Amino acid sequence: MSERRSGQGQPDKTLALLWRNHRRPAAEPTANEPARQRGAGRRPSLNVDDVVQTGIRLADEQGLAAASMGGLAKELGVGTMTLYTYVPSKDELLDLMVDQVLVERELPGPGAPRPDDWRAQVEIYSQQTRAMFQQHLWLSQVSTIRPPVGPGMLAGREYLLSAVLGLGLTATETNTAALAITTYVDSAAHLEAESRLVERTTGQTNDAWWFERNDLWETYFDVDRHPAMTAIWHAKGYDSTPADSYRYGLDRLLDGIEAMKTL
Amino acid sequence: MSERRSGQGQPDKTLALLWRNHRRPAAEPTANEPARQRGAGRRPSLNVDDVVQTGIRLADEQGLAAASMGGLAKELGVGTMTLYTYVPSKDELLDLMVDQVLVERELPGPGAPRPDDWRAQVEIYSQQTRAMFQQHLWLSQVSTIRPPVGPGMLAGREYLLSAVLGLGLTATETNTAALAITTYVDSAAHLEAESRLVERTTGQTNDAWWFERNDLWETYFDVDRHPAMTAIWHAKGYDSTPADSYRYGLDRLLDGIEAMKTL
DNA sequence: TGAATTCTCGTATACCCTACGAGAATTGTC
DNA sequence: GACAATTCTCGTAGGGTATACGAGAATTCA
Repeated sequence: MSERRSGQGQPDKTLALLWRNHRRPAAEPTANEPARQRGAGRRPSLNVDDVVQTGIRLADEQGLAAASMGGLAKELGVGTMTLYTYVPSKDELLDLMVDQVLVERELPGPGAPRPDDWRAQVEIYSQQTRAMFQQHLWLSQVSTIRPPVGPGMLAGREYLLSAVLGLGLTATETNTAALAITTYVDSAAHLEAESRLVERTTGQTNDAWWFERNDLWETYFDVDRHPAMTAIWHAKGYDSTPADSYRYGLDRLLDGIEAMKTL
Repeated sequence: MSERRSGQGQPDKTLALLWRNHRRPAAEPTANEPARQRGAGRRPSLNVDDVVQTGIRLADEQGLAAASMGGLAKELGVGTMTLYTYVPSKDELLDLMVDQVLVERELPGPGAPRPDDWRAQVEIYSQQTRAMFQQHLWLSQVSTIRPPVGPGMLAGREYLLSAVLGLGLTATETNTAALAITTYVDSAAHLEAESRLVERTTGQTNDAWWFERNDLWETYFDVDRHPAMTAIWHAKGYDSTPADSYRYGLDRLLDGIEAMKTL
């Protein structure tokens, strides 16, 4: 791990890049596109979107490692250092890639039609988020502890907050509940993607991996030290899938939140 | 990220290493320690525990990157390649480091005294897990999608299962609920550690990071496209800490699980 | 004493990101 | 038409990573 996110130099520049395609009414020209059509200087052969989209495509198809600055440049037919004309660093490029796939996640915006039931609204968030991770498995390799504060991330926060607002809790509790839900959903989607990514890159299913470790039970597992596991095993409690567990946990979390409404 | 866990060559050998200090009654000698005292050949200058403990110490003190094979060898006063006598690869060493800190997490074993209340038992798991991540921030940089199947990991699973068993749900539901709880707790502990790690390595607090991005609100944020965020903001709903949110979410999840008991 | 065994570790390979600075392309001005 | 100003292009170099290979050193037993 290359100690990602060690601090982007100029936040203002990063913000301008993230919001390059979302100008507010009556705003100045953004950083994408030629911008100032006039002016001296060599014409650029690419634009920021080219670099970001190619990065996403390479990472989707061949893994995040393929989206190295060198690999990306080769794919685009330019020298490696040329990319630094469009993007300040690899870290910022990753931010742009992440926010782009967040933008493409289809969540109803304010005013757009949506289910009445707040749980059904949360369900949309859950499904879209998991689908996004499945389509871009490399998301599970990118830290978003300091997320790209771009249009995609804000749209996600906005949607989930608006869903939980329907419950009529206090403002603080609404925010807190929304954070708890994103923690659960995003983390589970993250784990699902990571799991599939490992299966793909190793060429070995999780079942096969566990089978290879059969010796664990025969040689090392001590029944006396693990009575609960043994009990669950004998009661055939180990046949549920990760998806079942995810569903169950999310439903129980929403149950618990909903129960606060009446108090 | 160096595409970790691309598959360890020999699962049997890995298991022997993980369980090197936990022999079952009447088992053969393990892989640690000189083992067969007699026999020809040069005497080893280290043992597996030396390597693992030094790896943990270095990662704790100077970050996971400092626990490279080269850095570790220098710390131990040997050549880099010498380490490969004790550990098959960097990946396996990471497995050993992870399981070691899992072993050191203090959870009551079977038969040991523990609270009567199942929620209090879960609380112990939560606190110990978070403390473990805080003490070994590098855990947040290591994928455990294919966990080290050693004594530490099994002890954790055993404890949480035993706590949930006290609720009297079906075997399948007990297992499912325990998985949901670990997903939530482990993920949140992971995120907490990652957050602190980023603060440490960048030398910048999260508050300072957000402050640097103040332009977001002034220049790019569009109130019309984010009515829910705006409403929460005006109602002063943004003053809760991540710890509050974690607490709230865990309590609601346990509420929801407990409510299944009576149905 | 010599064979067998085991541990030690230098070298070499193939990646990664990016600072630096020289060169190429384009426009506007005189 | 020449030249300055500007902007994009990109080769080189440096410091980092894990580990395959194989020669050499140390130790014990016959």
